[in-house]
Amino acid sequence: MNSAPKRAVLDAESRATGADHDALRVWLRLLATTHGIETLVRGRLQARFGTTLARFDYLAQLERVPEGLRMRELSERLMVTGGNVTGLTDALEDEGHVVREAEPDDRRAFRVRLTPAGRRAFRAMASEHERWIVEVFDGIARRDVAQLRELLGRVKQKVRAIGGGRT
Amino acid sequence: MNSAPKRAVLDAESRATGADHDALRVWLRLLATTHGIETLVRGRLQARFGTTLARFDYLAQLERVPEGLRMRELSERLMVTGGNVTGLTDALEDEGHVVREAEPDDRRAFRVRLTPAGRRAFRAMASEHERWIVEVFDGIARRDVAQLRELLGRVKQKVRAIGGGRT
DNA sequence: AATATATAGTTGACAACTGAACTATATAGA
DNA sequence: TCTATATAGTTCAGTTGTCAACTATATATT
Repeated sequence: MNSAPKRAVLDAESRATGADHDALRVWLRLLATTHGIETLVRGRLQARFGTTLARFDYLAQLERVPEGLRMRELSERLMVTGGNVTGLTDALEDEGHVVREAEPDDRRAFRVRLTPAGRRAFRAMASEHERWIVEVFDGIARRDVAQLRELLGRVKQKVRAIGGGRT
Repeated sequence: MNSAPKRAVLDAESRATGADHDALRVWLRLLATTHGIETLVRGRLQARFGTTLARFDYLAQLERVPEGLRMRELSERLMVTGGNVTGLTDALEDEGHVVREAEPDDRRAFRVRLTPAGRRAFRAMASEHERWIVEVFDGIARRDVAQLRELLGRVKQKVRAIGGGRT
């Protein structure tokens, strides 16, 4: 009848039991946090601009580099495989947001560049996107944000050292 | 000739320019860090056990709950959509790791439960998995790990408050 | 030059996800 | 009871992503 304590919704992260190791707990929280932000951003990107997170990230990389980037570089920066970049590039090229240009010195390679339309589209999205992210870290003191960044930096370094087994 | 400074590899995160807002920078680092750990774990899970991260996470949720879970609950805990859970459940059921059992009180629902084989398989993976995660946070002081967890907790809360717009 | 090996990108098969539409069953109200 | 609405799962189409095999071009060795 009454009861229904509701909102006792437990997500993946908050369920770690006391027995779990500390490392496991941070990791789960790290995952949950990242996932939450990604979901938020993905939803808004779709709702406001009808686009996807992957494409937004792709354009964001290109926007910083007027000369364009090679597929390989995009793959590294976006932290995805080459095959994936091929697909995204095809899609964005169809949409008229980027172009593949021949690379004179290396006939195997392309230089991908933002079109004016692509740049316009990206800029429109970027400012809103930044506001969303700022909103997420809003209530948190600058010092704490810096601290968070520093701690994450250490973890990232470690991960790189461990599995960064090149290739 | 010589030069080849090498290793000047820049990833998505380290490329945030000074002009970028603090929030954007933490967010990029958060993303890069999570992505790095995921890649590490996914690779090892595949290499050592021929399984995937998604399936491992799924089993991990079930393992904590001997009575089993409803599809809906799995979907919430895994932070994925129902459609996805249907697919994963089909796959894991085929592999003999889980079973769908009828729910007496509600004929729309199932209770998914780990099979003995599923439990065995999971436990074998879990202990290794935990070692990998512990390794990642290894050089970091307990206090700092706790601090990281606390900071992430705040961010997570905020995200939930913002976009947690239910449903 | 001839051969070996590395690198840039593409392809294809497949896993993981989302979102929306759909089926079936529950539940609340008139 | 009849009807409206909510909830549990499934299905389907489409995007993102991986991995391994493959083509083409570069580069290094002998």
